[in-house]
Amino acid sequence: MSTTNSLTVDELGSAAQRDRRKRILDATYELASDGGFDAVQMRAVADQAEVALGTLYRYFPSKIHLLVSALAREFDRNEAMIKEMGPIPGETAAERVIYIMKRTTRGLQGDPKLTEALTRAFMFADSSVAAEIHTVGMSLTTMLTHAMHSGQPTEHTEPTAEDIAIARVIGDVWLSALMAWVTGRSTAAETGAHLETAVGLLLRD
Amino acid sequence: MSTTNSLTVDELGSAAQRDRRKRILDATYELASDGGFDAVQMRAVADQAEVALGTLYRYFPSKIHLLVSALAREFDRNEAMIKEMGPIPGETAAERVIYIMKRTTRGLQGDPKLTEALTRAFMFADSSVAAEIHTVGMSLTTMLTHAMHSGQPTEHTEPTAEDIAIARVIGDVWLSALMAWVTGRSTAAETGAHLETAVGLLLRD
DNA sequence: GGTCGATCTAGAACGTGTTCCTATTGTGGA
DNA sequence: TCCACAATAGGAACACGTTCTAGATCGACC
Repeated sequence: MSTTNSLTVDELGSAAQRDRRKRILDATYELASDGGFDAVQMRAVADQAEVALGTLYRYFPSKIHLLVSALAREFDRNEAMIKEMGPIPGETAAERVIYIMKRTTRGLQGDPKLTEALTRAFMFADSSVAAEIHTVGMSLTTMLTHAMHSGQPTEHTEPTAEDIAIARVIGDVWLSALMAWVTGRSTAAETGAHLETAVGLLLRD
Repeated sequence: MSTTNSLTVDELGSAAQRDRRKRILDATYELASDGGFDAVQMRAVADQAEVALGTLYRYFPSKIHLLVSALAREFDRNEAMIKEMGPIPGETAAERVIYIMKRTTRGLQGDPKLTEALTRAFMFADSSVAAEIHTVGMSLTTMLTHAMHSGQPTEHTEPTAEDIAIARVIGDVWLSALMAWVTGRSTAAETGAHLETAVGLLLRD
């Protein structure tokens, strides 16, 4: 397709190529998890993935693309895990949304360096990363609207426009809160509290 | 004070130093306005401000500090302008807040490159820039709570905890929206609409 | 006016993201 | 099997943020 985007799994013909892609993302993940954004150095990623630097750039046109793609993969996995989990606990939409957000946040906060790297990349991305960003955004919105309706009679209807608007606002707040946490401007507890307040303000049924 | 922060105006003894600081911020502003984040190159800033590179780094310990300081100066000016303006038009708090946000947003969108540079820097900042970031955050929160109460009987009382929580959420949404716009992931119209929706959801009196 | 420490200038040097080039390897079609 | 050609390896080269060094200049105090 486009030459400016990261190569997705489906665009890769051979098994060897899919394996290279996986090795690259694994290396990214590990380096990020170890030392955060700064430790994800393109030469180091290439080395660890046993791939030449040029090849790395063929698969992911920039460090940002690389990290955002890694983030997208994590979100996919998270989404799959939640789907497996069955109905989400909580009486009200607010409770269910908070449950999901806290769960996801806790997961991220358990690996601060990784989170720092991924969030940083996400925030720094420009329009050339739009495709990858869109993947992540959809993932998040889906997760939230799903939580709003989980276990309800409305479970299998399309989310309303208002649902989506609310999900987007929550996503915004979450990102800002994550950002503040990642950059050491607020604590994990503050992040959780702020998020909870925001959800409370938005979902008062 | 601390050696890791930008030098503030008050910390600068001589008029020559205050003038250097001003020249640096002016150069930053102009380069950013012209070519955005990438065009604000430290060597270029130093050149244009007629200051040595080392001096530039003495005044602002990094490109991010520099840009966030420039942003803080813009916010100060914006705040002063709004203070001069008298009561803010609008019947409800939501209307007044939207008025202020749109005004500010329009101002920023009138200079896209500058906005891109400043927003980028803000998003990429880490804890070493906490002081500068805090200045900006306070500025924004003050502006919003002021708008909520402007022209009301409550005008001169302290904002409530809920006011501040709401202001923070709006700030978050605004930042995310700005970010999306800056990075070409959404249009100016979408930004405005999204912001309006969020304020509507948060301030339904 | 003279001295001393802080500040400033000029520019070299270094690290890391990114680009580019050449030789080598793998692969699908004749 | 062999050939054309795309993909990869290996590594040099470049750009820009940042650091460092050596000398010039400024300003406060004797």
